[in-house]
Amino acid sequence: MQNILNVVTFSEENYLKAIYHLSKHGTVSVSTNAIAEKMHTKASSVTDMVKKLDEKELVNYVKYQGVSLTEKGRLAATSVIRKHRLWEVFLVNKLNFSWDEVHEIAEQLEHIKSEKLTNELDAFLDFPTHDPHGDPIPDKDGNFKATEKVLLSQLEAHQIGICVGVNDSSAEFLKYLDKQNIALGTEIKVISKEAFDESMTIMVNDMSLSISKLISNNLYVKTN
Amino acid sequence: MQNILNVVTFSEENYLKAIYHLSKHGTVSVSTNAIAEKMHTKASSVTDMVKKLDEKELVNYVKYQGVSLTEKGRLAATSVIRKHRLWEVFLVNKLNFSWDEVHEIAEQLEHIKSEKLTNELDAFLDFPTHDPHGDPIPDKDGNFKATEKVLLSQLEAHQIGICVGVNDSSAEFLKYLDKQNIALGTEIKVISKEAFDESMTIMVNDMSLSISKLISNNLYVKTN
DNA sequence: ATTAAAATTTAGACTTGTCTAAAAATTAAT
DNA sequence: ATTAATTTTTAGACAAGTCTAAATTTTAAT
Repeated sequence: MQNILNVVTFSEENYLKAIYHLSKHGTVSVSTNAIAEKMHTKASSVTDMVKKLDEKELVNYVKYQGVSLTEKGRLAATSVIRKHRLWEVFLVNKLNFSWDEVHEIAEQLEHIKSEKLTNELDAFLDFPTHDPHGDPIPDKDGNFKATEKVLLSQLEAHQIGICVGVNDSSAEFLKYLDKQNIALGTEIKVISKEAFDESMTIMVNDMSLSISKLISNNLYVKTN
Repeated sequence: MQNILNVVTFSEENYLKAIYHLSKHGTVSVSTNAIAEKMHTKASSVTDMVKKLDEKELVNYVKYQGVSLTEKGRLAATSVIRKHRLWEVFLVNKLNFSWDEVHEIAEQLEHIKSEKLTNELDAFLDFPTHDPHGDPIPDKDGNFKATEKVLLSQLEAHQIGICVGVNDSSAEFLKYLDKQNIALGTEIKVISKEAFDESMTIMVNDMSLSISKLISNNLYVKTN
């Protein structure tokens, strides 16, 4: 019944989103297991769903060879991501949410179907280019300009970076950053790197701070 | 799995809402057929769902006798209605939607689960008491002050009323009202009533207008 | 007080999305 | 190049929500 109108279900949208993220913009092929792990489901469920998405021409699926998004699927995926990130901006900028509280709610809001709503929201928020975690917001055609960001862990001693995003956007990590006064736009100077455990000492807001590889690997910075 | 956390599904919420509306605030008992008609489903589907709601203690169901909401069910229903109406206000006041465009989208948004979101939205909108169609917005406990509104059809010749709500909020009816320049707050004076077909002539914005019983029966006014 | 009509429930089926366990295909290792 | 390990798919089952058709109960009418 829904298929007649070519409606994409919540579940289908979630699969498309996962495939998009795993295939780094939907180009390369993704394995069944990778999708299952990302979505916390079983590989057999993925196989079932992927067959359905293939029939709807949202993905190209070859048995045992993995899936990739079609153009139609890529657009459906970026539409969901666009909505997710716009709603996150709304929650933080208009409703006093902090960046660690918005993900779960945006997971629900991203499935609301109304093009007009999405576009009016976009305008209401003044056409933001990035969400509260520094991730870029796709336009209506699913395009966005890639930023030249690198992981903090890739900087060498004495280099300076501006925090522009996070890799891990779990509430735990975000709260840790809040505690250390690290936010988007914060300047971070690498003082030294320890070869032994790959930890590094950084300077943030005139405070010296020692961080593990796990931390530096989840923080994106822009150098210039 | 969902039931362990006592989660109410979209479908269950829609049934609770329908029962609430049919039983005029959830007190009186509602028939299976009435629910089926309201929800455009079959009576057998209603029976199935109503059994489930009874097990979850959201309604009291007696075979062949109809259902009524429990306090828990009434609260779940008014919570959904509260969210529906707050989102309608958001769409009209902040995103430039007109009152005939908001219902379908609010039908989706009303199921978003986050108490904080609802309350922050409420504050962001400056604690509105009525939605764009003049319907009252319940507070967190599901209460709202009843307004002393009457149907326009109940006014007599020479009486004056202020439009405070609509009974039918279909896009067609709302667009008709727009065309006649009738909005919430508009003053309407009854010039004459026709006994034959119960049509009436009214004065709106210094314009005389003849309206059928169907129209006057779907417009609420406040007299004072 | 029966009987006819209407409303309601039951029984069985279907779809969507998921799962487990077994089978098949692919990849890696010797 | 076989064998072993891993990945993927198939087969069959289940829960949620819906439907049709048949059975049951209630209500209304004589």
